[in-house]
Amino acid sequence: MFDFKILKKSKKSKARTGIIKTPHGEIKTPAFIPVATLGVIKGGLDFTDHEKSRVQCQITNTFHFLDLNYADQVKKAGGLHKFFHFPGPIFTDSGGFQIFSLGKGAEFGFGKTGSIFPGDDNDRKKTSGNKKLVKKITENGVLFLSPRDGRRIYLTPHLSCETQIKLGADFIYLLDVCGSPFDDKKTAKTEMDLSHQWFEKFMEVKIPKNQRVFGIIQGGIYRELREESTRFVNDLPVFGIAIGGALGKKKSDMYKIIGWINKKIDFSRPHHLLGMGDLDILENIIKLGIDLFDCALPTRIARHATAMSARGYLNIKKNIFRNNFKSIEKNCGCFACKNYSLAQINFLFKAKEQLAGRLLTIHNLYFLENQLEKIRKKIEAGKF
RNA sequence: GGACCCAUGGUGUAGCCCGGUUAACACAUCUCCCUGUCACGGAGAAGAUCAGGGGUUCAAAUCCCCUUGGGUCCG
Repeated sequence: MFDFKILKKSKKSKARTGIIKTPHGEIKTPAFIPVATLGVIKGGLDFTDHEKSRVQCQITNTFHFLDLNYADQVKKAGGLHKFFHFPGPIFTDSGGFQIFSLGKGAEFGFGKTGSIFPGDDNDRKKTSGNKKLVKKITENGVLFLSPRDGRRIYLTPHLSCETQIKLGADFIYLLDVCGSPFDDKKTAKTEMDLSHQWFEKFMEVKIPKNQRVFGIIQGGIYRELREESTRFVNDLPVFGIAIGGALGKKKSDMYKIIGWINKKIDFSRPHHLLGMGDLDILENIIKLGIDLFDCALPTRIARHATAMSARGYLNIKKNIFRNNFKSIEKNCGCFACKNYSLAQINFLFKAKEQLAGRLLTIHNLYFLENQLEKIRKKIEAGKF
């Protein structure tokens, strides 16, 4: 039912093309996994839009289903695929990222790569508005306060696993402790050790035959820790291996960290770079052997009026597009580009119509998949 | 013919009665940001000789007079 077949390996880099087979169809890799936190890709897309945006697969979040308390209903309905009319392969993240995003991320107001936030560590001030929603982390689990209603949510490795089984994704993820790029080595080691303990507890649960597990390498920005975690995850009986946690303060740090991992990681399994998906890193991460990557950015910036294009990012709300009756991207075959001009989408954003964000979401996903298809073809042709 | 009201960045307004720090706010504009989604959001910049002129005063968007433009009401 499940298989990862490598079709072509580059001689110039660690890039490869492959096919991941699942009970819900295949994924051509390298592939982008659109984020569908609550089961649907944000921006008002429905299942008829998946074809429009060439979506191959999607990733949903365990924490938010616990927060909403809807995992049982999804199970009764027959799982995420049926509940949300998504026929393709589905991934579910474990909830480990929320330890960062609702914890240190929310508290200090930065992302998992610090690069986006200029200045040194001392510049980091606690943001007043954001409350830390992660109360306690122990070897048994993590105590959250719900961002929705403030109630306590205690997430354990077993609960994460059991919830992911209820949701019924094809690929489920070990519960890890996602750290911050500003953790010192001691903190990063504690987080890594906790993650490893949690992994073992997670694996105690019997996983159904129609699901497979991805392990997650932790260790933050420290080479020694990354190497140790890579060895640990290599030894787990998991289908694929994800690279998680903090990835440095600059994109170059991230490439360096993946480089360390690559010296130890098992290359026969698919590699998933968690949470990164900017246009300018695509080629670099693929050359580092990344087969899967997911990111909130392409769909989020779409809702914030930014379109991905061969010219880079375009803010469609700007007045320069007011009288531009061409499509976003010249030869783009996406639903938005085939039916709407920049001027029309510009108007829809000005008018605050939700259709605007929907159109750009479809475009950005289509554009990304198109870029990936080009790269896959280059790898096949030995030109990458 | 008579009485009254209004005029403040691109737009809409606050401030005026009871003069006193860099004239405030919203939207629009521009820039930057968003990376295993608590987020269709966040940060910042630019932009006004307060209709024009005169007067009172140490000091006027603010008080007084005139002019111009717009509006309302009574004949």
